[in-house]
Amino acid sequence: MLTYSEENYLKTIFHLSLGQQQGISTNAIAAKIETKASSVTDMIKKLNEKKLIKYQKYQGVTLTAEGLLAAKMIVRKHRLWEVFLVDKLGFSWDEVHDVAEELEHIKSEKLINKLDAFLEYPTQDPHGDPIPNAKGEIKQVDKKLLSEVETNKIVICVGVKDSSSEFLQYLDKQKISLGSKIEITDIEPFDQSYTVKIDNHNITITKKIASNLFVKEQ
Amino acid sequence: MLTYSEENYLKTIFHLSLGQQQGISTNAIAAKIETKASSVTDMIKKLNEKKLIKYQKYQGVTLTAEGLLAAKMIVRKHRLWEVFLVDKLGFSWDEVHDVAEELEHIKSEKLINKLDAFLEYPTQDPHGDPIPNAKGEIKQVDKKLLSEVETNKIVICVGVKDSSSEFLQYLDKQKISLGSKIEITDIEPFDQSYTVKIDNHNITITKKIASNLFVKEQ
DNA sequence: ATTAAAATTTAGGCAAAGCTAAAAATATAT
DNA sequence: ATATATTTTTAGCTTTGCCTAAATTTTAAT
Ligand SMILES: [Mn+2]
Ligand SMILES: [Mn+2]
Ligand SMILES: [Mn+2]
Ligand SMILES: [Mn+2]
Repeated sequence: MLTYSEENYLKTIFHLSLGQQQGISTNAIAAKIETKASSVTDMIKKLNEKKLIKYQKYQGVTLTAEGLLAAKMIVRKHRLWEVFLVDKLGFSWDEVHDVAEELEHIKSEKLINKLDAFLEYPTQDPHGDPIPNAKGEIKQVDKKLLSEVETNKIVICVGVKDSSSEFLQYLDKQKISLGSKIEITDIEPFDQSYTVKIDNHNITITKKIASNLFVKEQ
Repeated sequence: MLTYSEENYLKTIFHLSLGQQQGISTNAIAAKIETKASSVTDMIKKLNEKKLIKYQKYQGVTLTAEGLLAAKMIVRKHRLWEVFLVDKLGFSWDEVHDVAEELEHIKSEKLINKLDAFLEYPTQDPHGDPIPNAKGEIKQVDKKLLSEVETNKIVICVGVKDSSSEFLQYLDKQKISLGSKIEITDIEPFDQSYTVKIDNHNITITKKIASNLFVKEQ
């Protein structure tokens, strides 16, 4: 049985491992989890002992098959709870993360599978992130950043890279949501600002915004 | 902010205090929480320090107003989650307690109030226990034990005193549920066994069963 | 009123998970 | 290649919540 803290470490290593070849560094984990490197070393030893990660002193860590599955199950729970909070309880997408951080640690496979059914097996969470199924399989949809899309091409917003409430609230204010139709009409060479058409209104956004919106081509 | 453990102690003291004048003893708490008396003494000191309970060495403890409200909020969460599990996720009434023991510690007032609304403000949990409202008010319905009812009086089952899964599964087997119409047709003097009519079938139950069913007179 | 039993508290310790400060290993720059 | 900087680990300490064993207080029995 994993502790609350062990689960958070596994989840963090999982997130840091996405699109990453090498092992994850002690400092990277410490930064993400907002703790000290020495605390990370302690926990790393414990997870290694439990064969959830592979660890060689000074070489960083990688998840074992068992650790990977455990991490995916936590992510699955986190994202399913986020869907529940938004779809059933009427939370907005910028309010759900912190509560889901707690709910993801509730230990009941039956609960999470019944919740999954109740929500009708969603494949994405409110931020467009994929929800692993009960076996841990993740259906990857191909998406790219808006900043990588050429001008005058109509794309659909399907996710956010940064899901901080600050960014999400900015998107609300600009009436950008998952499903919005987006077209870059112009990029200003001087400051790299983007003029974009969102559904039916035109606005200007910075490159930073464009680099945090996932879109798919139709 | 209360810890998981502090919350469990407050809840336990609350349950033990129902229909009780004196302070709650260290041993009573230890038994309920399945821990050692010395551990209880430790925690009691901490809760006393935080002014959640009143404590005099060797004299037992009582909840302060603040402690009482905190305890009621935990009970509220526990019971609302039980309703959710049964009504929305399709759990049976004997499966929900352990999961609710975890869910009751999720810290979000917004969550619990939205859940309350989603469930349409239930006043009883799946075991017939009252659910405190957001202010901590508990609507007491008057009920008595089946063992205290006279023969040939038709009553309605409204709750269970013992809500262990063993007892609940026994009730399922006997087709006794909340809302069942019950009439004691006879009590055997020799072994105090009860012949009862449940809705439309007649069965025999022991006095122990009759002493664990709450009923209301119509 | 003593004495025995039961309940409660104290003393001392342990494991988990964190911390700071110092030592050791690795990476980088000259 | 060597010196410096950065990263990582180790050592030792803290808090929380639990434990056992011993001491103390209260209660019950003679
Ligand atoms: Mn989240
Ligand atoms: Mn999310
Ligand atoms: Mn319960
Ligand atoms: Mn209940």
